[in-house]
Amino acid sequence: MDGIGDSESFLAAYDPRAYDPIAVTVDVVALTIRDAQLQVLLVRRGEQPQAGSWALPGGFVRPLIGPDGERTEEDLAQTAARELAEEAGPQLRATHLEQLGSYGTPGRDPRMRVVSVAYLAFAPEMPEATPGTDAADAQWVPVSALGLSPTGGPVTRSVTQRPGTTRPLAFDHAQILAAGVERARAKLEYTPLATAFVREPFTISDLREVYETVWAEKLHAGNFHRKVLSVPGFVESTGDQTESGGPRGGPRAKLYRRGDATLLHPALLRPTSEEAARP
Amino acid sequence: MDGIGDSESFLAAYDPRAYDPIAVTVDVVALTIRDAQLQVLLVRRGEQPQAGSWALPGGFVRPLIGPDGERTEEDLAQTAARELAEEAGPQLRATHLEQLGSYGTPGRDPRMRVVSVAYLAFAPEMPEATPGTDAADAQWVPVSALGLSPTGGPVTRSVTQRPGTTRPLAFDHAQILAAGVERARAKLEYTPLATAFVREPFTISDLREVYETVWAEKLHAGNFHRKVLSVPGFVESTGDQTESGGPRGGPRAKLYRRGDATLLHPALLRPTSEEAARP
DNA sequence: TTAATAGTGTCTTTGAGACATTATACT
DNA sequence: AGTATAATGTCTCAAAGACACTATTAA
Repeated sequence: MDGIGDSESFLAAYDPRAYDPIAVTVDVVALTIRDAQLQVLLVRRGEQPQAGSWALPGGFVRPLIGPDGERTEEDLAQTAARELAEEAGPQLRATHLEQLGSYGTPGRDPRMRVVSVAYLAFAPEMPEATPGTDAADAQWVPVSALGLSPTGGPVTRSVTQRPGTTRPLAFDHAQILAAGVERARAKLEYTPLATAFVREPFTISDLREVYETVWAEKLHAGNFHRKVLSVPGFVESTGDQTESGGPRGGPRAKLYRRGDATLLHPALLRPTSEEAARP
Repeated sequence: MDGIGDSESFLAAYDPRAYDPIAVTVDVVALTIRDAQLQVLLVRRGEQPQAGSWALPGGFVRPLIGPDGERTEEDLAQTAARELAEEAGPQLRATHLEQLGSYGTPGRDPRMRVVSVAYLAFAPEMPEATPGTDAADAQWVPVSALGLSPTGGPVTRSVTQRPGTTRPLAFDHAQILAAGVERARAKLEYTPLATAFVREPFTISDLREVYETVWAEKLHAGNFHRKVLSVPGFVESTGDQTESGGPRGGPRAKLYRRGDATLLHPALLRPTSEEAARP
């Protein structure tokens, strides 16, 4: 239950400040597709512990002190959105934000008990994070460069930050990132969220590139095309087409915007999803 | 990111006890099937606020003080398992426990900022919660009796606790419960978790009753039977069969145990899952 | 002219679902 | 006997995937 326990004595004895406090943070796994790669927004830690390591953007949940000194409190999702805007620059407008999970294993932060509520954000392709702002230390990094183990367990490889300088992700952020990537892969199957990675209007090929990049699988262009158009409400034609053909030739493509479906029926299943089902 | 922010000044200024503390609780949505109904374990709140209301079992996350006075800390999932054992009695052995989500909207608890990490548990049919123990105030309640709105929003109907006494769920627990039920329904489609609601060995009909109860849909017995056996690793034959036929006749059924699959391929989709896809 | 791409057509196989059928066991 | 259930068989339709093909555009 929330709040107080079952016994009156506990209520009487309970003083929130008498216990070791538990800190609550919000961390964000922000994914985008840049250079035909799935990339995640990371920030450089300037402070101990793990100074110099890359970490997920995020921060403590605490009351905000306004200019008038008045205090307001944010929803957890609002906190996630604000952290993202602060650390990636205001030009990042995530098209999707959902809760990923919470991480509270004792010892995951060496200073105190910290429970992190992780959020997952999808954004269309972004220009480089702008140095000179709050986001000076933020950078998009290809997920493949992080060498995640499938389980998100201990990371053996690491980020190449500058020539000769590599470090693994701070805390248990590799595990959180792995969970975010897997969630993204699964959600492309059953939801129209692939459209959150592209700007409108988009072509069916744009959408296929999203699937191929996130799933790390080549898809059959013809079958994919017919499949997307056959799912009710996935995409909606604008009536227009691209100004020109592709960079290496080909006809001009029809343009689409997001449809009104919230789930894909039938779903677009991953080609290899079968192998993962058995031990 | 976890822990301290980007600026040195913040580190210097930060004293965890200087801020209004945030409490972290763990709440459990424990589901089972009793009397051919989906039921949830609820406890009666003895204290204010919301004294007398039904609530999800749960409690604060805080260090445990052992008999020697030494302190140990639990993982969030361990906390959930312990709360469940304390409030439902030790004979409840949940066969599945997973994190459901976290709820931290300001004001959801009138006393202070509380972030609740909700867990979802599945258990096979249990005897009535044992009065006279810690679980004296715990009770299995049919989910259908709680009149959940589809979104988990404000509840209009309420629990009939004793003749003439009805109350809605405390705090935002109706919303958490609704999320748990929807998660359970979805998970039956893609995972073998229906087996977590039955004891081994079980018959295909036992499994079908689980699906019919959780989904609140009648399924075609013949097609269901063939389908379950066609999914690799869903169930595994024991070679035995039931001692006798059903209560109203029929042949004796073959017995099965859980298979080794972690995902169902192909999935067992809900008959009506299509309608929910469009607004 | 060559190559690459958008979009469509066709065929095969798999699976879902409706329905029928047989055998078994309870009343 | 009559009825309910377990388990299997058959048929139809939808959908996935492999492959072919045409039309269009860039280099």
